[in-house]
Amino acid sequence: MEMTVEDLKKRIKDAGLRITPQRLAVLDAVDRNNHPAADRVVKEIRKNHPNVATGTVYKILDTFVSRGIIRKIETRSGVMRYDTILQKHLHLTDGNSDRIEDYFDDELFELIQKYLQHKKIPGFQTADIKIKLTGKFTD
Amino acid sequence: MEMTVEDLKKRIKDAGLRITPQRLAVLDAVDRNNHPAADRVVKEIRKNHPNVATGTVYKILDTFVSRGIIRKIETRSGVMRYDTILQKHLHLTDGNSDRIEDYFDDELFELIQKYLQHKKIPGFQTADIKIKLTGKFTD
DNA sequence: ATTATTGCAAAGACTTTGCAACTCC
DNA sequence: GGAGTTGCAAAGTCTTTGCAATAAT
Repeated sequence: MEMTVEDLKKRIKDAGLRITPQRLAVLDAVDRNNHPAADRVVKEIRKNHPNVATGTVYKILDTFVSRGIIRKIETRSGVMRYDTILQKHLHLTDGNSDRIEDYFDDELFELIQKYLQHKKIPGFQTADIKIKLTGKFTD
Repeated sequence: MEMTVEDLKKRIKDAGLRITPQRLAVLDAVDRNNHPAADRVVKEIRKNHPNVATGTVYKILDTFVSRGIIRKIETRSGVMRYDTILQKHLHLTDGNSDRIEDYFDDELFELIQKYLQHKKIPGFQTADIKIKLTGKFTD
């Protein structure tokens, strides 16, 4: 996180996309904020680019998701949240708030992966494991 | 699954709710259909109860979720799907369709539970583990 | 120059709300 | 009888769309 402008540009260019101020701003906003909703991204961006259209932000977020630069997070309310993709990680959520935190634990993913390799699921080929823990933040 | 009318009634009554034809129909529809969206539930119900209001179905689904009779499933599109709660299970989803299947595997949940008991997550107290596998259905 | 991207404003999909009328216990 | 539920229709929230104007390579 805290990517430099160069990092941001590289990430966008590597995905085969044109670099625009709007795209840089969106990627930066998703990176700097903790799992923001589209709404939040719009607000952040407007601080420096007052006339960015809402529709544009949605389009950019969609583009980024389909190119694999960022990830969509499904929520209980149905409002989408976004996440820059770094490494495999799981999400911690609190039923009483909309807080989402990342938790990194390669060992856990490996454990599950190994288990699934052993005990195959009939009629299904696993591509990705998504884990969400719900509970309480104690801090 | 395939609950009898008596089962349905019991489930609703045990949750401290009044038994109404609408509630019976909603619970039955969620039970009989494979992870239906609200929309689907409405259509199913209207076959026998033509004048059930959409709003009523949403209210009932909400009530059931908050009483723990059914569970809300978050999806990529943001459209909520519903599930009668039986035992711990995980969901299999295919990125190319909106199909959702249950997969039961107590061993897997125990494995993860044990792992998390061992390696506690700082600042977080886990209450529930949600696992979703994305991939391809091969049947 | 060419093609992708943006801004805008309107429409769309899904869900929630308020309240009078009605039902279940 | 009285609190809990329903139907209805309107409003709300979040997201998508179409297209002319604009900007990136």
